[in-house]
Amino acid sequence: MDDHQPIEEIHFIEDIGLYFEQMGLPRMAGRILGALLISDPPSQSITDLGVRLHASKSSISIMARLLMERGLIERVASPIPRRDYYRFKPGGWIIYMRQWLGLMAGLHQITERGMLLMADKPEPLKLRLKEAHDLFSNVEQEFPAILQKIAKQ
Amino acid sequence: MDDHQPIEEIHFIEDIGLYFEQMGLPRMAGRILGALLISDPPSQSITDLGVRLHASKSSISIMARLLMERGLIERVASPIPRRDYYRFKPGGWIIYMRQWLGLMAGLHQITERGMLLMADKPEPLKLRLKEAHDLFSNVEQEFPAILQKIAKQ
DNA sequence: GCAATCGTTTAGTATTTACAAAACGTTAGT
DNA sequence: ACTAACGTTTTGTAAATACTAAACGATTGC
Repeated sequence: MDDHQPIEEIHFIEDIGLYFEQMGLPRMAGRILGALLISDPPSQSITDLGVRLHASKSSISIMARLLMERGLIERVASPIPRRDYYRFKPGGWIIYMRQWLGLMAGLHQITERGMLLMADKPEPLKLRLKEAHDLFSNVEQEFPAILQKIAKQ
Repeated sequence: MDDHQPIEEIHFIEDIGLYFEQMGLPRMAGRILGALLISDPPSQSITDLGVRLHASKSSISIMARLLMERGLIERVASPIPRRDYYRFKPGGWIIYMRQWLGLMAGLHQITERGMLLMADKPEPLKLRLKEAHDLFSNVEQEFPAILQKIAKQ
């Protein structure tokens, strides 16, 4: 049962897991990402990750798919046949942030509908929605460029 | 049991609830926020909200506290004594986004620790962490000003 | 002083969720 | 063809979570 992993690496992996939980994502997904950030061959198979994280293949498989959907990892052509290798995806964090901001920007639509509902009401009552609406319009317009810039910096 | 709420308002409220779920937050919290975005007196008591949302006072109470922690709503001096009134907080969305980006920026620290772990490894292996580290440094430095600007626009 | 009305807190429940174990299909090596 | 090694999918389970109902403390009006 001894797999002589440095304690610091275990902590690093677990901390990213905890971070993921705070962001509303499964801890195991965070652990996988953590492992893929410091793994010595950057590409690791499902089985590799299962061993390293003491987790079942099934949960690794499912969480790896989730990470792919979020754009944080990717499959790579496997050196050994019949094995799927995953690695951290360059630019992954940017993709993830873009998705989140896209969600935010989606509120733009909803607040627009809200403003229609309030059309007949006196002006002060409309203020709340107008504030939200204008903000998300700005987010929608400005952030793509900002992320672009941040990514290249 | 007839409380004659326009169907569009019910939809609006529920849609924000669904949005909250996508963002990893309880649906009821989203419903409360939705209600406070279109309520005719902008300020509503726990009981008011419970009636309007057909929800128990306890969950309203708990979720209202959560929304306050996120900076999205606030308590206001109650016109009627012994009643807590809540309303949408001006600038609330900005505060919420700031919190989220703060969480992101926190990864700056973790990746720094990760880089220490990888100190002895060959350069290509360090690339992943360096990318993340640099990105979050940028986020940490740039975003406060950007949010400031977006808010005032 | 007593009943009524708040909001909070606690206790309880039902749903969801994260995970593991097992079954499965596929491919490669023998 | 048979076995072994993958990853995926399905099924089962334990834990977390969102919610309700009930108990509670505080305050007001009668």
